[in-house]
Amino acid sequence: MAQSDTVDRILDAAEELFAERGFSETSLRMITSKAKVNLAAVNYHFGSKNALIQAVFARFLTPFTVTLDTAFDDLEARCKDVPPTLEQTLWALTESAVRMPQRNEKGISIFMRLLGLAYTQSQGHLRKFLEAEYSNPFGRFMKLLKDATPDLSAVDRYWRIQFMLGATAFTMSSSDALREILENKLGVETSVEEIAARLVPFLSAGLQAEIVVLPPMTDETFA
Amino acid sequence: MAQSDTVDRILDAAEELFAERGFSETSLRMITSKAKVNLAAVNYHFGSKNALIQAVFARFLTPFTVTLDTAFDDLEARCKDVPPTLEQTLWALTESAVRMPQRNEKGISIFMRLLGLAYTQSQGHLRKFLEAEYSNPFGRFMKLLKDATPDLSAVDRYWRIQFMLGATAFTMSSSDALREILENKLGVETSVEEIAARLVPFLSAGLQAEIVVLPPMTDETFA
DNA sequence: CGGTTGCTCAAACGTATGTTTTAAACAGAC
DNA sequence: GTCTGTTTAAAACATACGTTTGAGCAACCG
Repeated sequence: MAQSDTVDRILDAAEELFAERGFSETSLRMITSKAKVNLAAVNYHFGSKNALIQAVFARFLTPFTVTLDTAFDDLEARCKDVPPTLEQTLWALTESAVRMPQRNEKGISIFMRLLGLAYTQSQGHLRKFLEAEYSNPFGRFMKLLKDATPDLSAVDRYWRIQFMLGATAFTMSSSDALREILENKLGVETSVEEIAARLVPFLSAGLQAEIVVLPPMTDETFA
Repeated sequence: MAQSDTVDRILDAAEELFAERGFSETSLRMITSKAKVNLAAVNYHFGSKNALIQAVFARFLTPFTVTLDTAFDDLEARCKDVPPTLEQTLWALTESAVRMPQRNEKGISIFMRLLGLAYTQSQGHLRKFLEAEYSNPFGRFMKLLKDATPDLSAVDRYWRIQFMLGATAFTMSSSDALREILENKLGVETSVEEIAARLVPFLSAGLQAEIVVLPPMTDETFA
């Protein structure tokens, strides 16, 4: 190995193992043995395990946010005055994720799973890192969502966005396993693109559901 | 302390710590020192850490499934011939969760968080345990969902149920953090009951969204 | 050529973990 | 009173972890 493809091999192995098992459950020794590099290489190149986790995220998140930013530019250019619709915004996001150059066939699945983990596993350092580095494109997405759902209150919108993120991250993070189950059970093959195509209408309908009047949790609620 | 409230003190402490930090991130020493019992007591009473995790789940899941089963009985009794609607089914589930007798004020939050963790943190032993012990009530819920959405194809329903589970598990597994963010940002306090009340209409609308005609993923899709 | 630099390697370090063991106390039941 | 099941205490166990060290190696530069 001429020069350090060691760094990339570590990142590849770490990415895959983190996605499979989570952060705490993945040891540096697993990573380095999968990457076929020396154990000390991680601390030499990245400084610490936490820094490696952040590097894994930076490697796919930075190009993604660039793609996403131009997708939003295109979208806003097409919709001169009126704000983009909810469906258009969601499709722009989905397209950017699906069309990302992938390192391997599992690319999009790993991508989503890691995003889910970042939310779920409460790694303080990761949350701070992501907030510091990527708050801008995320904020732009939120702004578009806000303009596309003017009838929602801020609180309603906040929660529905969480529901949306949850459905997406969860489904995509285990989409390989889910696809397999479906194939065995119903004999149907499904691509990630098709899952996305089913997901967008679901999310769109959920986001635009009729607003409930709180508090609804009385005995009559269940009658 | 006359006889073994040691077991309950261990379960209480473990439940709370697991919900706060996850399974791998919680050590037996944290649990025993919080419970103010001896370290060896865990292995004496439960045999292993994994067995303790399963015991924590069994303690709240068993009464919950009993409650849920009677809730489904009531529901089907009220709807003599016609199958219960989607909203009714979802509310029956939500009601059973919210109305569960709680050990303390954090009860329902911990309950949800643990369920989310069970899905998210891929603890092999836990998944097997839950499948072996609680597959029946889950199957009944699926049957009700199927009867409530007769217009959906099996494939569409399959994916939309995944989306639904994802939104729920994901939101609930980090609901404390999400609640905090919302409180800091908008100065609004939200109870778990209110989250559930917002979630049900979202899921219901998503499940009943118009069915898309595949394949929609052409360049024109994004135009 | 000598010296510096970037990198790899095996080995060790210190710490934390789950688990086990020993002993001694304590309770209630027969 | 004795026995049985609990509980505590303290210590040790073996293992795994993230991190550090120092020697070695190759390439590059003056």
